[in-house]
Amino acid sequence: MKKHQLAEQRILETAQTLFSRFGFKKTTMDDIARAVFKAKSSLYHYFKNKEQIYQAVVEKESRAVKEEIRRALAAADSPVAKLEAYVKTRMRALHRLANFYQAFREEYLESYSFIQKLRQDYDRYEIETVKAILAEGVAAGVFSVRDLDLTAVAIITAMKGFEYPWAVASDIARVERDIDILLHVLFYGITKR
Amino acid sequence: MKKHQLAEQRILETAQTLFSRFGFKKTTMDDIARAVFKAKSSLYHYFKNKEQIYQAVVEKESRAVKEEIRRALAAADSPVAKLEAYVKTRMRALHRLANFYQAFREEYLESYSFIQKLRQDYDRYEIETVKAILAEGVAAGVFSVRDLDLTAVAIITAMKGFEYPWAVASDIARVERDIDILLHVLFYGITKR
DNA sequence: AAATCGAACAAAATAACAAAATGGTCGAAT
DNA sequence: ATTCGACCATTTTGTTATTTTGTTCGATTT
Repeated sequence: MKKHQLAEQRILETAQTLFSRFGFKKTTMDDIARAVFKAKSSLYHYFKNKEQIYQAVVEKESRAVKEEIRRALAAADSPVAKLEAYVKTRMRALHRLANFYQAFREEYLESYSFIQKLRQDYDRYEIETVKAILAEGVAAGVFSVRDLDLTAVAIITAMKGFEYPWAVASDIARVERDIDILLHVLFYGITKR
Repeated sequence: MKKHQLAEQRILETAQTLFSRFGFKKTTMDDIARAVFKAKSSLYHYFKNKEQIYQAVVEKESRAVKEEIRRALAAADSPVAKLEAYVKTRMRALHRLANFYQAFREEYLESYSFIQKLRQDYDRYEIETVKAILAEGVAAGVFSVRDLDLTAVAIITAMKGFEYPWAVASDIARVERDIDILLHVLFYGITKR
C-alpha cells in the first residue's frame, strides 16, 4: 500500500474515534492533527476540509455496513431468511457503532447539507434493498405484498422507530428478543391462521 | 359555570394557541396575560406558575384525545376493528394537533422533568390500551400473539417511527393509505397464506 | 372572599465586546 | 510529495452590563 494511502487511513481511523466521542463540531482539526502527530496544515494535504474528513469517515463506515449486509444476504437462502438477516445485521451494526451513531444524530439537528445528503443516500439504499428482498419473495410465491414501495418504506420507517432505543440499549439479549418478536409480526401478522 | 372556571378556561385556550405557535419557552406570561386582557400577576390567581399552565393545556388536550379514542373503540365491534380504530384515531388527532405536537417535541429536548413525566404517563396509557385490545383479540381467538407486552411495545414503537412524518405531512389522503398498508401488514404479515 | 392590579425583586435571557480558538491558505523547507 | 510554521478571517468563548421574564406581595376594587 502506498505511503499516501497509509497516512490517509491513519487520519481517518483517528478521526473516526474522535468524532464518535465528541461529535463533528467538538472535534477540532488540531485535535486530529495532534493525535496523528502532524501539523494541522498537513491534514489539508490529504483532505480538502473538515467536512470531507467527516464525510470520508461516514462513507467508509457505511461501505463496511453495506458489505456486511451483502455477505449476510448472500449467506441466506430464502427471502424470509434474507429479510431476517437484513434487519438483524443492520441493527447489530448500529449497536456496534452506537457512539458514532449518537454523535451523528446530535449533529444532524443542525442542518449541514452534506449530512442530509449522506442520510438521504443511505435511506435510498435501505429502501432499494428491502424492496429487492420483498420482490424476490413475491416472485418466489412466499410473500404477499399489496404495494411494494409502500411496504418497503413502512418496514424501514418502523425499524427507525426502534433505532434509537436499540442503539443505546445495554441489554443486547433483550434487543435480540425484541427483533425476533418484531420479525414474527412482520412475517405472520397477529391474526390467527 | 362559575366565573372562576370561565376565566381559567379562557386562559387555557389562549395559552394553547400561543404555546402551539411559539412553544413553551418563547411564550411569555406577559403574552398570555395581554391576550386575555389581564395583568401578568393576575394569572397567578389561577395557576401556580408557567409550568402548570402548560401542564394543564397538555393534560386537557390529552384527555380530549383519550376520550376521542374511547369513543372510537366503543363503536368498534371486533378486536381487529378496535386496533384499526385506535391507530387511525390516534394519528388523526396527532395531525390535528400538529402545531402543538411539533412545539412539544422541540422543547422536549431540553429536559424539563415535568415534560418527561407527561410523556411517560401517555406512553403507559398507550401500551395499556394496545395490550388490552390484543388481549381481547387473543381471548376471542382471532389474534395469535407470542408475547403480549413485547408485541404491544413493538406496535407503539413502530407507530412512533411514523409519528413525525405523518404529523407534518400535507397529503392527508396519502397518510391514510400508508396507515392502511401498515395495518394490513400488522394483521396479516407479509408471508403468503 | 374573590379578582385585579402595579410595584418590586431575583433569576434568567440578551447584548455588547474583548480575548481566545478554529478552519483554512500559502510559501518555504525537506 | 510531505511537512510545517506563520498568518488571516471567522467563529466561538468568556465576561460584564443591561434588559426581560417569572414570581411574590400588599393594596385596592368588585
